[in-house]
Amino acid sequence: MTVSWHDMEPRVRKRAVGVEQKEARRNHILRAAFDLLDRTRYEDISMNAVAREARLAKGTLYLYFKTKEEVFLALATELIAKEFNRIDARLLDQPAPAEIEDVAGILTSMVGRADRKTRLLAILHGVLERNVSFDAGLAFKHLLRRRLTYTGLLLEERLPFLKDGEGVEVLLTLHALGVGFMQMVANSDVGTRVLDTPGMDIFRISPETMMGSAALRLLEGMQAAAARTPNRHR
Amino acid sequence: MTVSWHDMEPRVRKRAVGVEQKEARRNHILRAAFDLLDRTRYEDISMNAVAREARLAKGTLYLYFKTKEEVFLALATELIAKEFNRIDARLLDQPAPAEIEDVAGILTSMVGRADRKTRLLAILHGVLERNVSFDAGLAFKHLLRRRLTYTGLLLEERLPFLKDGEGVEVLLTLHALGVGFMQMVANSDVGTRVLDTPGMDIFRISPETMMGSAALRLLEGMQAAAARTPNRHR
Amino acid sequence: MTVSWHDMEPRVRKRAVGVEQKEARRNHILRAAFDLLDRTRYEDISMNAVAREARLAKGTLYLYFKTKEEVFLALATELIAKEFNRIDARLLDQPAPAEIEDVAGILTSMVGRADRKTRLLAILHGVLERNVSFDAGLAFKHLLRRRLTYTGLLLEERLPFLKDGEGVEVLLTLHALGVGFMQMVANSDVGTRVLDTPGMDIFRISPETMMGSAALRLLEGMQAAAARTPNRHR
Amino acid sequence: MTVSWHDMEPRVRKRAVGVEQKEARRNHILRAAFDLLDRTRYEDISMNAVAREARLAKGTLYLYFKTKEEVFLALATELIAKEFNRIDARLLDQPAPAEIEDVAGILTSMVGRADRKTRLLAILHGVLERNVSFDAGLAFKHLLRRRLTYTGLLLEERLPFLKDGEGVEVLLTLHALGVGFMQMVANSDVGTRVLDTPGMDIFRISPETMMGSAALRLLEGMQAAAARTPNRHR
DNA sequence: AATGAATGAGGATTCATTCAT
DNA sequence: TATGAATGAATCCTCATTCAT
Repeated sequence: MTVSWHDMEPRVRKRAVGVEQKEARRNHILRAAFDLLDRTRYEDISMNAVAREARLAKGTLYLYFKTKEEVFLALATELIAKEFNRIDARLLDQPAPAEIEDVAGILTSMVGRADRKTRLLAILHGVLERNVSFDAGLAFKHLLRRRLTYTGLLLEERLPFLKDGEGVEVLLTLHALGVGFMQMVANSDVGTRVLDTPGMDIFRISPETMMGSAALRLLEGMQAAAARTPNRHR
Repeated sequence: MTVSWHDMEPRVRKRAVGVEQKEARRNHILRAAFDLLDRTRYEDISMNAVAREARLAKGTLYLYFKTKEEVFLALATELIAKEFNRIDARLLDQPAPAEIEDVAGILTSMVGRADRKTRLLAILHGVLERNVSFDAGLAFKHLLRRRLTYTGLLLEERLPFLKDGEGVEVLLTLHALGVGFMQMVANSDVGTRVLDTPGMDIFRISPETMMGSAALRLLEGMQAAAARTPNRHR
Repeated sequence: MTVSWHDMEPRVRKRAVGVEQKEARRNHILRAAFDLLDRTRYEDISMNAVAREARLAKGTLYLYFKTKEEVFLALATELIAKEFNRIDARLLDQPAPAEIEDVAGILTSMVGRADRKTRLLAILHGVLERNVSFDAGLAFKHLLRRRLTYTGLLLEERLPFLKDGEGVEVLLTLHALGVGFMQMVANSDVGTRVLDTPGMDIFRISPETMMGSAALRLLEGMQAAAARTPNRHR
Repeated sequence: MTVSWHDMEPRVRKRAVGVEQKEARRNHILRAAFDLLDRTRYEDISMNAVAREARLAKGTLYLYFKTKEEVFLALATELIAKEFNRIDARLLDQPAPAEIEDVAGILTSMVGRADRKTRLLAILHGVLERNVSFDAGLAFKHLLRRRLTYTGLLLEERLPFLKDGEGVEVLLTLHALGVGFMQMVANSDVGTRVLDTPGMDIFRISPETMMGSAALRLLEGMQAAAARTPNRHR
């Protein structure tokens, strides 16, 4: 019988006293959930597994989160905030007007990676919306709206050919694109074996590449459309 | 104990005898699963529920499908085939350089609807790939590849600015887009109530509209790109 | 809807905390399984029934045992260990050489009882060997081998006419005999009623009596055989 | 996809008219069950499997047997009758005081084989006694009693040292022995792998050999006992 | 007599959540 | 605060038996 390094790890047993330590423990749990998402699909992640990963007792999780879904909603909240911070910073670095390719590159980096982050976003809508309190759901959507609106405006500043509201539209569209590509990536045993079959290359898509080119084309298309019917409000 | 109207309904007791009637019953089951998809999210659909919806006994389902997953794989297969038929027919109706708007409209109709059909496609990759036999998975992907390739070529004929392989790429991209938008549509109680909150209009997206405009812009972008670097093979 | 006395009983709600109490609870479960074996045949014992008998929730059983089979494997392990302890002690009490009748009596008490213990042994081989991990199966057989070998040697010391290895052979043979007799004992309603029919006395065997006489005759036979061809190694 | 020879076989579709043909079909079913017993353990044999093996519809089985258990009870009845016929014939061939070794050999051949026949006998008592009508159970036990009594007397004639009733006792004991040894033979995957582990040779018993020697020793023991306290009734 | 589609009770097992310690 | 034992509803699936054809 082998002993994995997990068994060697000391339990987190210290009590979290004070706001600061409790915040740290909360983040510790989120980090554990995040790491699991790397290796496991959402439906296969049990609270037991999260607890084990976090080296905490199952019950402890429920001291920090009301339900399993709220764990992942909180995780999504954090990730999205960070992501927007990153994108906003990079957009602010750009001149106005900016090169369309540069903006496309920045946006693509947002959801263009086939990683756990995108995996989480992919399941957010739909899966997360159950067993989540109205307040938690509302708070999340509010955050999302605020950030989307702000970044959308930033976008419209850097790409003047965008009409009012098209900044947000671009963001939503690229988000949808990222989520959609994620779903198409094989995760299962059978799926992988099928993709290894000759002729199936068509499905061995690189989400990054396709996202990148699609984002660029989309922006170019909007630019071309704008050239034909310019925004009257500007 | 309350008695729902379900308990009042007479069971389907007629026996499916002969290939034809068995085919019909099989379709009846698929239809039930399809209808449930309208009101329920995939993970929440139990075989029990499908049976109830179909007014059949649980065991009967297993006479027609080996596992729960194969039910939905079969459903997806049917829907996809029909969808491609529809699109192919409409594309064939188009002249050989066709109007970009017309093509965009046709393609949008494919995955642009926020209905159960798209919902199913959205979960196909990932969820369906487990508990499905290798053969069933392979057969499904083969069908998909065949249809994608063919329709992709059709597309390249109608839109000559598309380079080799870009037809399929467009289809995959729009599929991803449709799937992504679907995920963003609220399904749950909480989700709906949140969206009814003031200020949340931003999320009350109409997938159809957004898909339509995104598809058009995407194609226009590709056209513009092609104008700059024409396909050498043509 | 009727309410059985079961529903009246208070659930076991106390928590088993600490190694000692958990060991106790584990034994409590085994005891419940053991008791059920008295009234029910193995295949008819569901985990549900074990849980009810133990006044525990179904899920609790799975905290202590991975599968249904491991419950009964554990039970068998315990019983066999105890049984061998008892026999070994009594054999050690005997002089060497011992009276053949005394040894037969000791051995008969091992598997000669038509009780649940023997019933369990009767199903061990075959039924238990599925859904049991390789390690668990191996561990069990190792235990059995160790005890058999030791007790076999003890036997050869007490009965010097036994040749090398015949001690174990005697044990295996008597085990088989006990198991076989168990099978012949009626358990069911119909079986019992049939045996109550006139003329069926022949089948109203007393396993204890038959085992006792068979064991004695077997040993006597071996003694007689040894008298003809003595063990060269001694 | 490969096609096994089974698929090639023509279905048995002819209607069985008349007593004779119905008897033949009944035997056909029993034969199928018997063959399955060779490859599968009793609990894993479904009526579906029997029907498939017999190339009949499931429902047809129920025209000939009321329950699954009655199928195997009937099978046991046939096999036991044949077995007794064989033994009786061989015993009648023996001179009136016969050699003890010869008789032991004859009896051992009865249940000493690790084949499906013994496998069936091993499960008879206990498994078969449920879901069997009182009449069927009674009929079976009557048959058994009649044959046992007769063969027991035959035995007492050939081995004059046997006291009244000991013939039947010997038969029952050897039956128990055979059944018990059968149980000890590994059937499962895990069981087989465990037995292939070093040191487990002890369990790799050959039922035939052990039965043979045990039967002989038993009879010798009875002879020795008889020499000490002769049967007063003879 | 034969068929095989339909039934539905019943099985083992999982897991989010609760709560006594 | 933290723990993890206990819960029990829910899941997918099997299979002996029935019965319309």
